[in-house]
Amino acid sequence: MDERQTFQTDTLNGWKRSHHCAELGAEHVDQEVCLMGWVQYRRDHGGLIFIDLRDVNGLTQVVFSPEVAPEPHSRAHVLRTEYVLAIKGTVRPRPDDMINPKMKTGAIEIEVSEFKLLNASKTPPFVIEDRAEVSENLRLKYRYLDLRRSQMTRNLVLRNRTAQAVRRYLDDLDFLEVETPVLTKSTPEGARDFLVPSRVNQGEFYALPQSPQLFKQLLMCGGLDRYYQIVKCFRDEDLRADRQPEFTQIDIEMSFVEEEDVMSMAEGMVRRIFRETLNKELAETFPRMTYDEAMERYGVDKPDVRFGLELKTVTDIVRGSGFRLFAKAELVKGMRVPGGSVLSRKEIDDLTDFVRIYGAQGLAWIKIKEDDWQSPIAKFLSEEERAGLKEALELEVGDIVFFQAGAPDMVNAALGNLRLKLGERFELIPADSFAPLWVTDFPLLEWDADAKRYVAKHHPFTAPQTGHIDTLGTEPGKALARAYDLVLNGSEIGGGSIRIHTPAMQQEMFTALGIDEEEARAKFGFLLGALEFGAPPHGGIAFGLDRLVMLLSGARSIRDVIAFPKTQKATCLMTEAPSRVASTQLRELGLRLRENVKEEKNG
RNA sequence: GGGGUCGUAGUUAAGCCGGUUAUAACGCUGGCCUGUCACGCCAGAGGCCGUGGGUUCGAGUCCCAUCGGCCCCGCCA
Repeated sequence: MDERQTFQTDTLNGWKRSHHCAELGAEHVDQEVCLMGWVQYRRDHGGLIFIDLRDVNGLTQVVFSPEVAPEPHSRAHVLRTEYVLAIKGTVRPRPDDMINPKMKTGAIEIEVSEFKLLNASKTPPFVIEDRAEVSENLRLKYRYLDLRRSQMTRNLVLRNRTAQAVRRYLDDLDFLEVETPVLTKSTPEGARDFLVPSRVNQGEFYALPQSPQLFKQLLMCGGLDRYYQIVKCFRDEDLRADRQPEFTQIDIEMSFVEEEDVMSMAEGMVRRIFRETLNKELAETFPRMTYDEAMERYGVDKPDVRFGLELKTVTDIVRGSGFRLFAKAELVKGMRVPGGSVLSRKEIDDLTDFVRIYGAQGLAWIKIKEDDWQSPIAKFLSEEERAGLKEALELEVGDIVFFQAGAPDMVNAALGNLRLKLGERFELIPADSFAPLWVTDFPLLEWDADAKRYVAKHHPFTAPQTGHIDTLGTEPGKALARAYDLVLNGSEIGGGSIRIHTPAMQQEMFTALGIDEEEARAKFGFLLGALEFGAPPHGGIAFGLDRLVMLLSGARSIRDVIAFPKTQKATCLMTEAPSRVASTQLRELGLRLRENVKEEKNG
């Protein structure tokens, strides 16, 4: 054990903090203050000792002087990084030539008259500084130290401000915050559930909610009119930089509304969040784009509209081309990159490797040069095709144009992601800009190739657009949903819909999904029952709080806006969860692990 | 389930084509220092090179496996 930890420490014993560290300034000069916090830096000159004291909101320099207070000064030599102090002293102005302009409190310092050592600290495994580059596994293992860094503290403060802005906004509009169950029923549509075994009902399981979707609809059936909840949701799927197995949703539902009502409410909420967190004003109404248009122009359903590089379909132009790959492809799209002919062969090779991730076989390209087109495929293109491409893609000298041909999903994924990559490469994305966008008119259903059936794109309670229920039987892929997503800078931050509120339409929907009445009753009987007793028309939306705060803070990872996040393998490095449990616990639940079953058989 | 990448003092990294005692910076410990502010100066300690196999006279370095962090594909209604 660290010898330093055996130091005598003090209790507060009546001392009260008078200020936070970073709030002191010239206006406090000559005041007696009491600060409490951690030793950020110590500069022990043998004579004077300077300590930068840190608390949740910043730093203040405190000075131990042998003349002013000999006893505290002699005790202060033992102070080290991250020791916890309470100090009493007087705010003094610093001499003009000793003002530190880099520090918020650089014009003053505290002349210490007495101090208490509240706790010692081992040498921390990494320096508590924003500029420290520490591996993430170490940060996560010692998360309580990582959170002391001001960047992490700022992120959590921003998260709180966001949540408070949401609460104020929705409260002003008479929304009611209602808690919904965390132990609930597994609904095997959609994401994989986290399951919780029931001790009282052995062999049966609760599921943790993927979202409170059904409960918020039932609250509308319960006549509560307007509901919201800032709520944890759980999905047992693989993680990403912007995905955690447990995440927080701003969940909202309203009765007697249509799309416009929900969307304008949501716009107001996002505007208020931006005003109260970043002091930024967003437009009164957000631009809108249909799903089809987003896929056509950007290749994705969550386009980043802060920059151009749009995609163009050129299938018809190259239909009879000598380039067979183009001629026979179901879809051919091109993306013009103005000035892109500066890309080197090496860079283009790297981009080719990049699009292979999305299933592309290769990457066709043409550099538009002064005299000719430079391209591996130019020789296959007729004069007519060249003219057609030049006109359609508005090609100019100095451009490069990339093509992708094949199945629409692949073409859009490859070019859509290439677009984002090139947007960064050519620095086309303006810093500090926020471009919200509604994406509307989503397909109601999508084909699930594995299950060989149509599944709900959103969820099976999303209402079809007027008239589109009729085509469900004949052309299921064509029906549109009354659904809308809110996209911000290429991230989906919210999504919602108007729900089905009559039993007849809900039944039609289940039929289209291949769910028979018996199955529907077993899985969603409680919702169907509620619809039968006069459910009001209703709809809502849910926002991903973590992603929203990520965008507001500029964090590169969702983990940086969550106090105690999981690693990519869904473990917590600090608590070492998940972990094995005692066999008695398993027995109480009526569970046996497969490995134990094997042992029992063998032994 | 798959692809990529990283793992070397407490930390962050360097370590060439396999070859003597594995470097550096910061941190840490001790000493000196009354105006520093990422203080400075002097001295010192600190290593199972993720782990396990293999190739070799010899492995931090090459090969295989495995564990862990990160990024991505699939997946995420």
